[in-house]
Amino acid sequence: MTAWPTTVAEAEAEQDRLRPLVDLTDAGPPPRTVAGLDVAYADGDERLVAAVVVLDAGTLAPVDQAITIGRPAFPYVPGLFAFREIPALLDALDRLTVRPDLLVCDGHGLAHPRRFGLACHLGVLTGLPALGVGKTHLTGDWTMPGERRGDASPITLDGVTVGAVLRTQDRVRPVFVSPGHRCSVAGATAQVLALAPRFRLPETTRAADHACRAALAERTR
DNA sequence: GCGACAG
DNA sequence: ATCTTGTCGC
Repeated sequence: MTAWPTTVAEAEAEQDRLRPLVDLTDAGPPPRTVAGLDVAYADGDERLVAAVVVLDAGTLAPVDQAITIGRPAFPYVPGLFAFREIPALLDALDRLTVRPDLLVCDGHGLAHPRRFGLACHLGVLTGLPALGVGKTHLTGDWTMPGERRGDASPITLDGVTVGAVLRTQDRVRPVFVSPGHRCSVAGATAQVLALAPRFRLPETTRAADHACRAALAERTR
């Protein structure tokens, strides 16, 4: 890989370069293990903790976990968010003792201004199936889905469906799901629903979030 | 020109 | 993302 981008122009060019490598076909067999990834910040923009937690796809029980401490690799710019956290996330992934079958990322995938959000980027760089779950909207047209768990409506860009607004629990705010790599919109949506049997956010992101905060608290004493 | 804008 | 109390509800 070339040097990590320093400017907005370089970062956007890198997204355009990697975008053609995205595969929107569902990976064959259902994932046996699923990884949740998240990052927590300390001291503003000084330090961060990245965590990856791997769960058994069937029982949702944790099977592996890894964290790393680092620094943001890029300023926060909407649309270029991935450049900020990817180096730390890749480092954490390298510390796992197992290869997860699916990466569940915090943020968007295809539902991105250049159709190459964090989930696509991480998926292409690792070669692993990946999807994105955003807590808020980034881009694209959408309408509020029904109020029941499982209700969903499409997110479109230029008339093309790039993701889904999914209600994971009755009467709770929906999440924004989009494919990252080696999965379809429908596949990603089904996966997220299965990973969120009880709360709004998938168990993977909840577990990763907890791991980040725990490591942050541990290191702040 | 005026908003919108993942974490 | 993070800064932050109490409060309502399962």
